[in-house]
Amino acid sequence: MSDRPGTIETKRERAAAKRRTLILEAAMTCFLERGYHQSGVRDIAKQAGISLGNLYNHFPGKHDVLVEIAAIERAGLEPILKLLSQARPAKTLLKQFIQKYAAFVAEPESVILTIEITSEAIRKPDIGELFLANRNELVIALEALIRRGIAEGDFRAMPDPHETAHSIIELIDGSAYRSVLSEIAMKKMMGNLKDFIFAALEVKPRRT
Amino acid sequence: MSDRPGTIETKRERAAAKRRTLILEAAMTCFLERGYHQSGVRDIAKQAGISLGNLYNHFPGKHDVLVEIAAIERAGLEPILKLLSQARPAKTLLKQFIQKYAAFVAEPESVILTIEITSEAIRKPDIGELFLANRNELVIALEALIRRGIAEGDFRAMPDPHETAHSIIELIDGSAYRSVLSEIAMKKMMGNLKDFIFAALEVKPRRT
DNA sequence: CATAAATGAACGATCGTTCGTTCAAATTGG
DNA sequence: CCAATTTGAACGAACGATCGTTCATTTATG
Repeated sequence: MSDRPGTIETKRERAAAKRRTLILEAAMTCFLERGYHQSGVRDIAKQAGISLGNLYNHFPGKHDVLVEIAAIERAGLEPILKLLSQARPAKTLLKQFIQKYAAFVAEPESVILTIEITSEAIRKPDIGELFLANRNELVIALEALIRRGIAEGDFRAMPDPHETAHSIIELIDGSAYRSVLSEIAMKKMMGNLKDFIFAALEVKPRRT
Repeated sequence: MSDRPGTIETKRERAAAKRRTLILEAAMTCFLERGYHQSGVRDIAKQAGISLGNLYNHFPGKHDVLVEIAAIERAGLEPILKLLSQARPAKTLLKQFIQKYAAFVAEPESVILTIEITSEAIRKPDIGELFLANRNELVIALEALIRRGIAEGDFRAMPDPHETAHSIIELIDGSAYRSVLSEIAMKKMMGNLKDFIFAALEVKPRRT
C-alpha cells in the first residue's frame, strides 16, 4: 500500500486541469471584452485569480492559450454534427440545421471570438488550419445531407453540392455577424434565411 | 504682389496631401503584412520614408490612420454602385454585379483589410459605423435592383428583398474570405455562386 | 525673416517572457 | 510510520523590447 501512483497522480492532474480551464475561461473573458491583442497576459492572470508567472507553468505562451480557445469554441458544433447524421427527411433536417446552427453562431460570444480568431488566423498557420479543419468537418456533413436530399428528390440537382454546403454555411455565418455587429435580432433574419436557402435548393418554385 | 495666398496655400496643401496619401499607402502595406495591432507607428513612418514625429503632423494618431484607410477601402465600391443603377435587365445586371463584386472583394488585399477592420470595428464605434454605412449603401442599391426584377417578372416575389440583398452580399463575401483563407481560386467558386443566387431568386426552377 | 514642416530623442506605459525564490505536497529511505 | 528528500506549483520582481505619443529643436520654404 506504499504506492498508489494512479490516485496520487490524478490528484495533481485534476488540480492542474482545473487551473487550465480556469485560465482558459479567464482568457476567453478577456478576449471577448478587450480583444486578443489588447488583452495582456497580466490581464488574463488577474482575471483567473492566479499569478503572472504561474500562467506560464500551465501554458507555453499567450498564443497557445488562443489556440486552445479556438479548439474549444468550435467543439460546440458537435451536437449540430450529430443532428446532420440523423436518418430523417433531408428537408426537415436542413430546416433544423439552419435553426440550430444559426442560433449557435449568432451568439455574440461566438461572433466576436470567431472574428478574433479569424483575424489572428491570417498570419498564424496553426490557428488557421484548426479553423479550417473544423469548418470542413461541418461542410462535409452538410454536403452528405444535400446529396441525400438530391437522391431522394427533395432537392434539385445542383452542379456542386460541396460548394453549395459551403454557401449555406457562409450565408448563415454572414447573417450571424450582421445580427451582432448591427445589433439586429437573429430571429428577424431567420425567415428570409430559410426562404433563401430553400429557394436555392428546392426542385419546385415557391408557387408562381 | 506680396501675397498670393490661394496659390501658395494650394502649393503647400498639395505637398501635404501627397504626404498624407504616402502615409496611408505605407500604413496599408504594414497592416496587410503584419496586421493593425502588430504594426507600430514607427513601422508605418519608416515604410512611408518619413520621420516618426512628422507622421503626427499629418494624423492625430494611429487610430485615425485606420479610419481613413477603412474609408478609402470601401470607396472602391463606387463603380459597382454605378453598375447597379443602370437601366438594363435585372438578370443581366445581377449577373454582372456578382461578377464584379466578387472580383473586388476576393482580392487578398481586400479580404485581409476587411477582416482587420472588422475585428477593430467590434470595439471602435466610429470604424464600425463607417463599415456599416458603406455596406448599407450597397445593400440599398442591390435591393432596388431586386425589386425592379420582381416587378418586371424576372425574380420571384420574395418575402423581404432587403434581407435578400444582404444575403447575396454575405454570400459573396463569405466565398471571397474562403477563397483567400483556403487559397482556392475565386474562379472555381463563381459557377456555384451564380447558380445558387439565381436559383434563390428566379421564378422558374432550373429545369426538372 | 517668419512660419510651417520635419526630425528623432525622450517619455511613461505596457508588452510577453524569464527568473530566482518560496513552500506545500508527494516520494523515498530507514 | 516518521523523517529526509525531491518535486513542481505558485509567486511577483525584473528584463529588454516596443508601444503610442509628445516636444524641443533643426531645416526648409514663401
